Amino acid sequence: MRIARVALDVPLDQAFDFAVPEGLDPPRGSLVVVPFGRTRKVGVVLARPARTDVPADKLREVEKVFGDVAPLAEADLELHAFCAAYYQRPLGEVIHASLPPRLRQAKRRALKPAAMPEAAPAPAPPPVEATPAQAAAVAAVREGFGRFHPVLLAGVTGSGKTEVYLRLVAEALSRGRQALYLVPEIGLTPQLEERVHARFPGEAIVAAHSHLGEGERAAAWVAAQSGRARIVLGTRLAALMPLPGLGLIVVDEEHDPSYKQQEGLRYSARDVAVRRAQSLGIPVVLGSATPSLESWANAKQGRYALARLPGRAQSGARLPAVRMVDTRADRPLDGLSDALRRALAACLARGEQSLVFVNRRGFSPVLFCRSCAWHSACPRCSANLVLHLRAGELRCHHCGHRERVPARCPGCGSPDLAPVGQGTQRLEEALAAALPGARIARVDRDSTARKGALAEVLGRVRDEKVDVLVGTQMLAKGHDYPRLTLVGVVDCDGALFSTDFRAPERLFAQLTQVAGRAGRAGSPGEVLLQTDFPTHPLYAAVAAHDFEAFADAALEERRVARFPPFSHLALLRAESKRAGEALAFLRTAARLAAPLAGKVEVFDPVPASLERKAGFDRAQLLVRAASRAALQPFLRQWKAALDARAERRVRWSLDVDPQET
DNA sequence: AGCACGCCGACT
DNA sequence: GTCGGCGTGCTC
Repeated sequence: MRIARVALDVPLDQAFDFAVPEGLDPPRGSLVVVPFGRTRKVGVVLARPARTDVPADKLREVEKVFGDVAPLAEADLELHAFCAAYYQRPLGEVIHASLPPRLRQAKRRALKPAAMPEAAPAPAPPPVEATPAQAAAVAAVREGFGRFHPVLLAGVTGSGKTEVYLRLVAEALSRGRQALYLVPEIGLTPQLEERVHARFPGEAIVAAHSHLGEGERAAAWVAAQSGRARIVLGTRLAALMPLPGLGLIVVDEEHDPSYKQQEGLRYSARDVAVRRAQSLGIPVVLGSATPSLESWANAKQGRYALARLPGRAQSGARLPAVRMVDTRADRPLDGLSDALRRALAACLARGEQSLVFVNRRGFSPVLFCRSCAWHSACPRCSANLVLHLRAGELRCHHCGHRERVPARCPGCGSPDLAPVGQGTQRLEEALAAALPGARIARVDRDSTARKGALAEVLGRVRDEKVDVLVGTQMLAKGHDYPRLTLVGVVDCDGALFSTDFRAPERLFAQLTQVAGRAGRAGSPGEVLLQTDFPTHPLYAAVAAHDFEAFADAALEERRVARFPPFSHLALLRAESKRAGEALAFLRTAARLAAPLAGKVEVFDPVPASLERKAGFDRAQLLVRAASRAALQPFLRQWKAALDARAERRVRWSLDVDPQET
């Protein structure tokens, strides 16, 4: 009997056996179509066992073997198996997640055979001489080619990390290997893509991210798998792409939370990249101005090599002067303190650009009734609806619920409704009033919903058609604004006293990133942080551009509290449509955990920070262990025990190494 | 997860 | 009388 054991994307921890008809002979790794239930599914052949325990009347036949895709390589299957075991997900789901959407479809057109690339000319010479620090960083990685060699590249904003990466990519290519270059978000890649193309003319470079069309995405995957693509530039999903000749991995902005997938297979692309480098025996470079405390601790303990870029690459370019505006004394009006208004006006008068950064969406304007204290709450979430004046709507930022702005209070009928809180729209209006004649551009989720809108605004900034840029998170990341000299941060304090132990780390990273936008091209930059706590040590460290002081203090706190990287966490998340059911499930889960726990600590179940979302009641249960070696076997047994309960009303999932607790 | 089957409430 | 709610069982 000819059998194929096939991994399928079903939430079951098992493979399924199929008979292999005459004329087909798919080896391990092959993509096949099999009948499953009343549908057909794409699966991957894991083995060709000699016999099967499946009774003959249940055994069905492999329908098709895809001839236009080569079988997955052993190294890639090994990576998938690792991810499945580590993140406690079925292997079939991991393999499925690693495939581009088009290749997951049972019924699809054959892929177009790709043209072979022409011989690439030599890389363009680097446009500038490397600084001594850059040269040293390159050398520190280069000596590790040919073995597992993790390097943390800690370089302040503007220190020229990209130049280091590009020189290392050139080194990998010269050794005939592929290079994988990961970036956190797709907003960052157009600029970078141009730069990489300019540096490696004629070289086969593919981008891999979720904004590509299905055809492009499949083509990129095949180019990577066949080895034709020499450089793969992508977001976290690229960490799972097949790369037969991989010789170097770069993880830029390695601290960035978007490397962690927040649903389904909750993997960390950064951690997967390191593990992949380890099993392939190649160097991996983790770069950031504000490394994650995990990576920082690894570097300090000598598990990672540490390379520093302590100063800005352009001679004369200094880090910006950061100062705090004490908002207890200088009360902001419409979000703007007197000091920030004056600095903005002065910047405008000098003909320079400024950026006003709103740190949190949480401070968006909520509609309040001044007569009865009614406020706009989402009917499906434990969150407030946010006023979107231009659309005349109240919207929920968590579930997408929308409704018209009421003319009168739904509670008491009073017409005295007023927005409370600082949104980017209100801030934009306040800026327009404070800076007559200034050209203001707003960047947030609303204004950039349209495809290409962000790039268009950034282009206008670049062409100096904008004086003041106002917006949220997406402005903080790696864009270069050569004429920008002033950055104002409107509300820093929100994250300072959060219940999430990672909040200070994220705040420090965000403020450092946004401060780094100021004064890049030689003109000195200035950063104003509006805060009620001007003497807080976190702000002092931001002002001193002293990541290491911040990190060492934060690590000490983590050590005392036994939080990562001094322990390892997993979170059991549960949600249900019925109130209280998620918590009840977690209490049962905690009981099931008790006999398995051993040295694993099981916390009390608690409601999630957003307790109700899209009509689901949510709760979570944290577990902690001193080591991965202690946590992993516990998680495996715990998950098996939970699976055996066949819970249907409660949706639950394990989040290993959770980002948000 | 899908997708069946199956057994109880309000509608053409 | 049946359309459809979601409880539960299975998928090689």
